[in-house]
Amino acid sequence: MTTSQTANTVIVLDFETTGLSPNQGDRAIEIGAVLIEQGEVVDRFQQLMNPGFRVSSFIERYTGITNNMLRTAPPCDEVMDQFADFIGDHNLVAHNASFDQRFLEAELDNIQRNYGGEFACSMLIARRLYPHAPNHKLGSLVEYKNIDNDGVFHRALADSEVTAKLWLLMLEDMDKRYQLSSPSFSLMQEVSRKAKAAVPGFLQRQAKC
DNA sequence: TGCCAGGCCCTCTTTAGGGCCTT
Repeated sequence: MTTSQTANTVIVLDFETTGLSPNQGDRAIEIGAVLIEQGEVVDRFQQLMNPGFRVSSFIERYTGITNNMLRTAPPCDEVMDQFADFIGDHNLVAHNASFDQRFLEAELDNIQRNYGGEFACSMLIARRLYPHAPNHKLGSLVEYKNIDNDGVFHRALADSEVTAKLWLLMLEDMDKRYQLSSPSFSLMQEVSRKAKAAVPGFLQRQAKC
Protein backbone atom coordinates (compact mmCIF):
# COMPACT_ATOMS: atom_id res chain seq x y z
CA MET A 1 0.00 0.00 0.00
CA THR A 2 1.38 3.43 -0.91
CA THR A 3 1.64 6.49 1.30
CA SER A 4 -0.91 8.27 -0.85
CA GLN A 5 -3.40 5.46 -0.25
CA THR A 6 -3.11 5.82 3.52
CA ALA A 7 -2.60 9.58 3.81
CA ASN A 8 -6.26 10.39 4.51
CA THR A 9 -7.23 7.19 6.24
CA VAL A 10 -6.98 5.95 9.78
CA ILE A 11 -8.14 2.78 11.50
CA VAL A 12 -9.53 3.10 15.03
CA LEU A 13 -9.30 -0.17 16.91
CA ASP A 14 -10.08 -1.68 20.27
CA PHE A 15 -9.16 -5.02 21.85
CA GLU A 16 -11.07 -6.88 24.52
CA THR A 17 -8.65 -9.17 26.33
CA THR A 18 -8.35 -11.69 29.14
CA GLY A 19 -6.35 -9.19 31.23
CA LEU A 20 -3.93 -6.32 31.16
CA SER A 21 -0.64 -7.81 30.07
CA PRO A 22 0.34 -10.12 27.20
CA ASN A 23 3.62 -10.63 29.07
CA GLN A 24 1.61 -12.31 31.82
CA GLY A 25 -0.07 -14.67 29.37
CA ASP A 26 -3.14 -12.59 28.61
CA ARG A 27 -4.67 -12.94 25.14
CA ALA A 28 -7.10 -11.02 22.97
CA ILE A 29 -10.70 -12.26 22.95
CA GLU A 30 -12.27 -9.69 20.60
CA ILE A 31 -11.07 -7.14 18.08
CA GLY A 32 -13.15 -4.32 16.69
CA ALA A 33 -12.06 -1.63 14.26
CA VAL A 34 -13.42 1.02 11.91
CA LEU A 35 -11.72 2.45 8.86
CA ILE A 36 -12.11 6.23 8.53
CA GLU A 37 -11.60 7.73 5.10
CA GLN A 38 -12.00 11.47 4.51
CA GLY A 39 -13.81 11.83 7.83
CA GLU A 40 -16.30 9.01 7.22
CA VAL A 41 -16.43 5.43 8.47
CA VAL A 42 -16.20 3.34 5.33
CA ASP A 43 -15.43 -0.15 6.67
CA ARG A 44 -15.66 -2.17 9.88
CA PHE A 45 -14.08 -5.29 11.40
CA GLN A 46 -15.39 -7.20 14.41
CA GLN A 47 -14.56 -10.71 15.54
CA LEU A 48 -14.53 -12.72 18.74
CA MET A 49 -11.57 -15.07 19.12
CA ASN A 50 -10.91 -18.09 21.29
CA PRO A 51 -7.80 -17.59 23.48
CA GLY A 52 -7.52 -21.31 24.26
CA PHE A 53 -8.41 -21.02 27.94
CA ARG A 54 -11.33 -19.87 30.06
CA VAL A 55 -11.63 -16.18 30.82
CA SER A 56 -12.23 -14.99 34.38
CA SER A 57 -15.67 -14.17 35.72
CA PHE A 58 -14.48 -10.59 36.06
CA ILE A 59 -13.81 -10.36 32.32
CA GLU A 60 -17.16 -12.03 31.57
CA ARG A 61 -18.94 -9.38 33.63
CA TYR A 62 -16.74 -6.51 32.45
CA THR A 63 -17.11 -7.20 28.73
CA GLY A 64 -20.27 -9.28 28.53
CA ILE A 65 -18.20 -11.80 26.54
CA THR A 66 -18.79 -15.23 28.07
CA ASN A 67 -16.83 -18.45 27.90
CA ASN A 68 -19.80 -19.94 26.08
CA MET A 69 -19.51 -17.26 23.39
CA LEU A 70 -15.79 -17.89 23.02
CA ARG A 71 -16.15 -21.69 22.89
CA THR A 72 -17.35 -21.56 19.29
CA ALA A 73 -15.22 -18.59 18.22
CA PRO A 74 -12.29 -19.12 15.82
CA PRO A 75 -8.80 -19.16 17.39
CA CYS A 76 -6.79 -15.97 17.88
CA ASP A 77 -4.28 -16.88 15.19
CA GLU A 78 -6.96 -17.20 12.52
CA VAL A 79 -8.68 -13.94 13.45
CA MET A 80 -5.47 -11.96 13.79
CA ASP A 81 -4.31 -13.12 10.36
CA GLN A 82 -7.51 -11.67 8.90
CA PHE A 83 -7.12 -8.53 10.98
CA ALA A 84 -3.53 -8.01 9.83
CA ASP A 85 -4.86 -8.01 6.26
CA PHE A 86 -7.55 -5.50 7.28
CA ILE A 87 -5.18 -2.95 8.86
CA GLY A 88 -2.45 -3.22 6.22
CA ASP A 89 -0.19 -0.20 6.73
CA HIS A 90 -2.95 2.21 7.77
CA ASN A 91 -2.22 4.55 10.64
CA LEU A 92 -3.89 3.35 13.83
CA VAL A 93 -5.69 5.07 16.69
CA ALA A 94 -6.80 3.63 20.02
CA HIS A 95 -7.87 4.98 23.38
CA ASN A 96 -4.84 4.46 25.64
CA ALA A 97 -3.00 3.17 22.59
CA SER A 98 -0.08 1.69 24.50
CA PHE A 99 -2.41 -1.02 25.79
CA ASP A 100 -3.82 -1.99 22.37
CA GLN A 101 -0.39 -1.69 20.75
CA ARG A 102 1.07 -4.23 23.18
CA PHE A 103 -1.67 -6.76 22.40
CA LEU A 104 -1.51 -6.10 18.66
CA GLU A 105 2.24 -6.68 18.60
CA ALA A 106 1.99 -9.77 20.81
CA GLU A 107 -0.79 -11.38 18.78
CA LEU A 108 0.87 -10.59 15.45
CA ASP A 109 4.15 -11.93 16.78
CA ASN A 110 2.39 -15.22 17.52
CA ILE A 111 1.61 -15.63 13.83
CA GLN A 112 4.93 -14.25 12.56
CA ARG A 113 3.37 -11.10 11.18
CA ASN A 114 4.01 -7.48 12.05
CA TYR A 115 2.56 -4.01 11.66
CA GLY A 116 4.66 -1.36 9.96
CA GLY A 117 2.53 1.76 10.46
CA GLU A 118 2.08 4.35 13.20
CA PHE A 119 -0.08 4.58 16.33
CA ALA A 120 -1.71 7.63 17.92
CA CYS A 121 -3.47 7.77 21.27
CA SER A 122 -6.88 9.44 21.57
CA MET A 123 -6.59 9.49 25.36
CA LEU A 124 -3.34 11.48 25.38
CA ILE A 125 -4.73 13.97 22.86
CA ALA A 126 -7.97 14.30 24.86
CA ARG A 127 -5.92 15.12 27.95
CA ARG A 128 -4.32 18.01 26.00
CA LEU A 129 -7.52 19.26 24.38
CA TYR A 130 -9.95 18.72 27.25
CA PRO A 131 -8.01 19.28 30.47
CA HIS A 132 -11.21 20.21 32.28
CA ALA A 133 -13.05 16.96 31.53
CA PRO A 134 -13.97 15.09 34.74
CA ASN A 135 -11.55 12.37 33.66
CA HIS A 136 -10.32 10.90 30.38
CA LYS A 137 -11.91 7.49 30.40
CA LEU A 138 -13.56 6.74 27.08
CA GLY A 139 -17.07 6.60 28.55
CA SER A 140 -16.58 9.86 30.42
CA LEU A 141 -15.34 11.67 27.30
CA VAL A 142 -18.30 10.35 25.31
CA GLU A 143 -20.62 11.89 27.91
CA TYR A 144 -18.55 15.08 28.29
CA LYS A 145 -18.58 15.75 24.53
CA ASN A 146 -22.15 14.53 24.00
CA ILE A 147 -20.99 11.91 21.52
CA ASP A 148 -23.79 9.87 20.03
CA ASN A 149 -23.65 6.25 21.18
CA ASP A 150 -25.79 3.15 21.60
CA GLY A 151 -25.04 2.71 25.31
CA VAL A 152 -22.77 -0.30 24.74
CA PHE A 153 -19.28 -0.07 26.24
CA HIS A 154 -16.46 -2.56 26.72
CA ARG A 155 -17.25 -4.33 23.46
CA ALA A 156 -14.62 -3.94 20.77
CA LEU A 157 -16.61 -2.57 17.86
CA ALA A 158 -18.81 -0.33 20.02
CA ASP A 159 -15.74 1.20 21.68
CA SER A 160 -14.05 1.59 18.29
CA GLU A 161 -17.09 3.42 16.93
CA VAL A 162 -17.21 5.97 19.76
CA THR A 163 -13.43 6.38 19.76
CA ALA A 164 -13.66 7.15 16.04
CA LYS A 165 -16.32 9.79 16.76
CA LEU A 166 -14.12 11.24 19.50
CA TRP A 167 -11.16 11.29 17.08
CA LEU A 168 -13.14 13.17 14.42
CA LEU A 169 -14.47 15.59 17.03
CA MET A 170 -10.95 16.29 18.26
CA LEU A 171 -9.86 17.01 14.68
CA GLU A 172 -12.72 19.53 14.42
CA ASP A 173 -11.82 21.09 17.76
CA MET A 174 -8.18 21.41 16.71
CA ASP A 175 -9.38 23.20 13.59
CA LYS A 176 -11.59 25.58 15.55
CA ARG A 177 -9.16 26.29 18.37
CA TYR A 178 -5.96 26.66 16.40
CA GLN A 179 -7.23 27.40 12.87
CA LEU A 180 -5.38 24.38 11.54
CA SER A 181 -6.71 23.29 8.20
CA SER A 182 -7.35 19.55 8.34
CA PRO A 183 -4.90 18.47 11.05
CA SER A 184 -2.92 15.51 9.76
CA PHE A 185 -2.46 12.18 11.53
CA SER A 186 1.20 13.01 12.07
CA LEU A 187 0.28 16.32 13.73
CA MET A 188 -2.19 14.55 16.01
CA GLN A 189 0.46 11.95 16.79
CA GLU A 190 2.88 14.75 17.62
CA VAL A 191 0.31 16.29 19.97
CA SER A 192 -0.18 12.96 21.71
CA ARG A 193 3.58 12.74 22.26
CA LYS A 194 4.15 16.25 23.59
CA ALA A 195 3.86 17.19 27.22
CA LYS A 196 0.64 18.94 28.14
CA ALA A 197 2.31 22.28 28.84
CA ALA A 198 4.10 22.25 25.46
CA VAL A 199 1.02 21.72 23.32
CA PRO A 200 -0.55 25.22 23.06
CA GLY A 201 2.68 26.85 21.91
CA PHE A 202 3.41 23.98 19.55
CA LEU A 203 -0.02 24.22 17.94
CA GLN A 204 0.12 27.97 17.60
CA ARG A 205 3.43 27.62 15.79
CA GLN A 206 1.82 25.02 13.51
CA ALA A 207 -1.09 27.37 12.85
CA LYS A 208 1.26 30.04 11.56
CA CYS A 209 2.80 27.68 9.02
C1' DT B 1 -14.70 -5.54 43.16
C1' DG B 2 -10.54 -4.86 41.60
C1' DC B 3 -5.87 -6.52 41.51
C1' DC B 4 -2.07 -7.85 37.75
C1' DA B 5 1.60 -4.42 33.57
C1' DG B 6 3.24 -0.61 31.26
C1' DG B 7 3.52 4.07 29.57
C1' DC B 8 2.49 8.81 30.26
C1' DC B 9 2.41 12.81 33.04
C1' DC B 10 2.07 15.83 37.06
C1' DT B 11 4.34 17.64 41.09
C1' DC B 12 4.77 18.57 47.40
C1' DT B 13 10.14 16.30 41.08
C1' DT B 14 14.53 15.60 38.65
C1' DT B 15 18.90 11.18 43.70
C1' DA B 16 10.87 9.94 43.10
C1' DG B 17 6.37 8.78 43.82
C1' DG B 18 1.91 8.15 42.56
C1' DG B 19 -2.45 8.80 39.71
C1' DC B 20 -4.55 7.78 35.35
C1' DC B 21 -6.05 4.59 31.71
C1' DT B 22 -6.60 0.16 29.21
C1' DT B 23 -8.92 -5.47 30.21
